[in-house]
Amino acid sequence: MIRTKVKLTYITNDSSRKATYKKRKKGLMEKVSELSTYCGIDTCAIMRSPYDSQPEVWPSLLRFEQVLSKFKMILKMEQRKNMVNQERFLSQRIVKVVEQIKKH
Amino acid sequence: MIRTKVKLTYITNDSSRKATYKKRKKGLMEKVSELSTYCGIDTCAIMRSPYDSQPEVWPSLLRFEQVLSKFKMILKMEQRKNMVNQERFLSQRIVKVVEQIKKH
DNA sequence: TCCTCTATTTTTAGGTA
DNA sequence: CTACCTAAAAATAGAGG
Repeated sequence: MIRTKVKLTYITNDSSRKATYKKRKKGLMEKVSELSTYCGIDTCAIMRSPYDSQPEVWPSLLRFEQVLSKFKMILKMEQRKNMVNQERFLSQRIVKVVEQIKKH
Repeated sequence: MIRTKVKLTYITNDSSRKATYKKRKKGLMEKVSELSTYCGIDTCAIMRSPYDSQPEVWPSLLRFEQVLSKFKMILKMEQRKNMVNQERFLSQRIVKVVEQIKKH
């Protein structure tokens, strides 16, 4: 009856693994939903498994696609901004080096 | 000193919200990683926030892209299979109806 | 198989350094 | 701001129907 602390390894027993998957899927989806509420942010999640006939999606397949594509867009924008910043940094360095050279 | 049960609403206090975000981000990433180990499945997660300079990715940006594109491919395949199944179902229905008609 | 129960572990909100 | 602490809440492994 005593519940032992489980080791973090693959669950070989089929039914245990399925039970754990179902419980943790529920838990994970709840966490995703809570984070959205607590922090006022867009979140989405999608999971499929041999144990479910349909993929589990939060909050909806449409929102999933929307959140993900917005996310990708922002990542690209940020990368571009980073590159611009690096370019600016580099050109400032060049200006400084050129000034150094002129002094001598 | 008594900790009250928190309501599931947006956290208006900036520093509390940030603290909660950071803690829950860590928790969420751990859950995603655990699910992968326990159930032997591909998982991935990505999060960005005004509180982090870089997006948090699990297990890596490359794996994130790979897992997601594989996921999308599987979803498409399943949709196609469903359509084929529906077509087969419909054509079987038609065969039956035609047989019914022939009998009369 | 699927649900429910519950002891135990795990997470975490709020406090302090 | 960050890091640690801890009581309390929440998640969940395993058992039982």
